[in-house]
Amino acid sequence: MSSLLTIGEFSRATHLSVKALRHYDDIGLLQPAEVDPSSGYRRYASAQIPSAHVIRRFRDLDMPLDEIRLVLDAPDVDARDKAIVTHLARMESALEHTQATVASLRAVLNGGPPALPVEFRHIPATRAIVIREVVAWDSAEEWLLGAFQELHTVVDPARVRTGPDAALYSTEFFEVHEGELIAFVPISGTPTLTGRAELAEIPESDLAITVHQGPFADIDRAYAALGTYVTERVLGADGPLREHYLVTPFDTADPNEFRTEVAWPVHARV
Amino acid sequence: MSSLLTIGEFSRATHLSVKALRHYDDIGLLQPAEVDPSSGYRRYASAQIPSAHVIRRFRDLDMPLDEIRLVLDAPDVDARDKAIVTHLARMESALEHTQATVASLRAVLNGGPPALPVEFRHIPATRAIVIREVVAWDSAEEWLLGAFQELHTVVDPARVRTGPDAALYSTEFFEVHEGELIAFVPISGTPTLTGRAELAEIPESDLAITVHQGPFADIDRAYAALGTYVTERVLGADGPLREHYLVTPFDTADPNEFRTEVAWPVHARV
DNA sequence: TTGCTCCTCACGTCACGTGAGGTGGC
DNA sequence: TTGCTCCTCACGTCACGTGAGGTGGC
Repeated sequence: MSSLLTIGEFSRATHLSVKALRHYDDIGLLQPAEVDPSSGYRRYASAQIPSAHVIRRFRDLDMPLDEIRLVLDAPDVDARDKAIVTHLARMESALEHTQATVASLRAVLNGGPPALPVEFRHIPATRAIVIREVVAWDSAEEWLLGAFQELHTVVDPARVRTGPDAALYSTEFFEVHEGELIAFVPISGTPTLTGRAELAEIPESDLAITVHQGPFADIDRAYAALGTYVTERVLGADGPLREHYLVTPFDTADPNEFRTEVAWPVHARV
Repeated sequence: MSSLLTIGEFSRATHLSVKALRHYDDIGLLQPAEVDPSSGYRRYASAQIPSAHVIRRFRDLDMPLDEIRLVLDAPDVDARDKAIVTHLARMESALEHTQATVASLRAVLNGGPPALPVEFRHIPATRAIVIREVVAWDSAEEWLLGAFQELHTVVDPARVRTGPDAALYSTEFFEVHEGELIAFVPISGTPTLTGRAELAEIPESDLAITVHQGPFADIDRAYAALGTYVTERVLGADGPLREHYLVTPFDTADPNEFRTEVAWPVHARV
C-alpha cells in the first residue's frame, strides 16, 4: 500500500503533468496500478516510473502517442529497439529537411533569386512505360525514386529509352496534397513488362516550361515562375503538370547539380 | 483580369493546399487580391506568390502562423530579418535539445542505468537571499540562470555565501508545469540588496537526497530514484522539492560534469 | 475542521483535413 | 449541357490545457 504513489507524487517523480497522466490513463497508454473504486483516486506503482520516463523522452521527440504505445507494447527487446531505431532514422531525415529549408530560406532572404526564364513548347504524344498510383504529398519523393528504380530495370536492359525520366502530377495532388502521380520513361519499341510497369501513351500537350537547378526543396520557385508567366502572358489549360528529370539522384549525390524541367499546361498559341 | 489566378492555379503555383489557402484567408494572413462578390470566388494576383512562398517555408519549419504574420507585416527589412533570425536561433536550440534527448534515450536503452543511492538528511533553517517568481516549465532553466547571475552580483562581493546555489520547486510546478520557483543562495550576515533579490529564511526540512551527475535533461532519473525510495521506504511529506547545484554551467562548459543534489521532502524518521 | 488533493465533465487550442450539400463558369 | 471548380458550413484530429463544480483524505 505504501508502495503506491498518488498522481501528484507520480507527477513529481516522472516530470509528467497531472493532466497528461490522466490523458494517458484515458487512452490506455499508462494506466495506474490501482484505482480506488469509490473515489476514483489513481494510485501508481513505483515500478511504472520507467515506462513513464520512456513516454516522456519520446514525447520530447514529438513521437505520436500511438507509436509510443507500440514501443511500450513491443513483445521483446528486438522489436522495441527496431521501433526506436525507425523513429530515430525518421528524426534524422527530418533534421536534414530542416537544415535544407533553413538554407533555402536564407537564399530567399538574401535578395530574392532572379526570375526564371520560361519557354513555350509543344510536346507530341509519347509512348512510354509508366507506373501510376495515388500518392500522398509527403511520400511523393520516395515513391518516385522507387518507381523509377523499377522502371529502369525494364527500360535500360532493353535499350529503348527515348528521353529522360519524367512524371505527371494530377492537379489534385497539389490542391489537396494527395492525388495521382504517373512516373514514366519515354520509349520506342515494346519491352517486356514486369511488376507495376505498364505501357501507355502520354497525350500531346502544349506547355510553358522552365528549368529548375538545385534541390527539390526549392522547386517551388519554378512553379512560381510558371504560374506568373501563365497568368500574365498566356492562358492556362487543364491537365496534369509535368516534370522532366534531367539530372537526378541517380546521376549525382550533390543536390545542387539536380536539373529538372517543370512544365505547366497552356492553351496553344495561335 | 487575366493576371489573376484562381485558387486552384494559385495552389499549384505555391504548393499550398486549397484548404490551407482558404484558412489563410479566413484568418487574414493571406487574402486574395479580389473576391467575386456574387460567387465568393477568390482571385489571387501573381504578385502574391512570393508571400505565399514565405508562408510555406516557415510552416515547413513549424513556425506558428501568428509569427509568420509578424514577418510578413514587418515594417522594414531590418524588422523582418530580426524576426527571422530570432526564429532560426530558437530552431537551433530546439535542434540541440533534440540531439541531447536522442543521446539520453540511447543511454536509457543501453541497459537502464543503475539505481541511484539515496540518503536521508535533516537540513536546518537557512538564511538566504532569494529571487522568487511563477515560472513556466519550458523557461525554467533560462530563468534560473538569470536569477543566479543576479544573486551572484549581490553575494560574491560581500563574501557571505555559506553553501551552493539552490532552488525550491513548488509541487505545482511539476503538476501543472507552471508554478513558483525560488532561487536562493545561503548566506550569513546582511548584504546590500539590489534588483529582485530579497532576504528570506528557508524553512528547515527533512529530505531524501540523491546526487545527479550529468546534463539537466537526464535529471528525471534522480527524481525517479527519490520517488521510488520515498514510496517504498519512508513517508513523503508536503513541501517544495529542492535542488542544490554543486557543479553548474558557471563552473564548467561540459554538461557531463554537472552535479546536482535533488531533494524530496519526507517525514522525519522516528 | 480547514484546505489541499483529487475527481469528472465540457470545452478550448492550433493548423488545418474531411466530408456534406450546393452553386458558378467555360 | 456536362462536369469540373469553387463555395460555405460543421465537425474531426492530436495531445493535451483550461476552467467549472464538486468530493475525499489527513
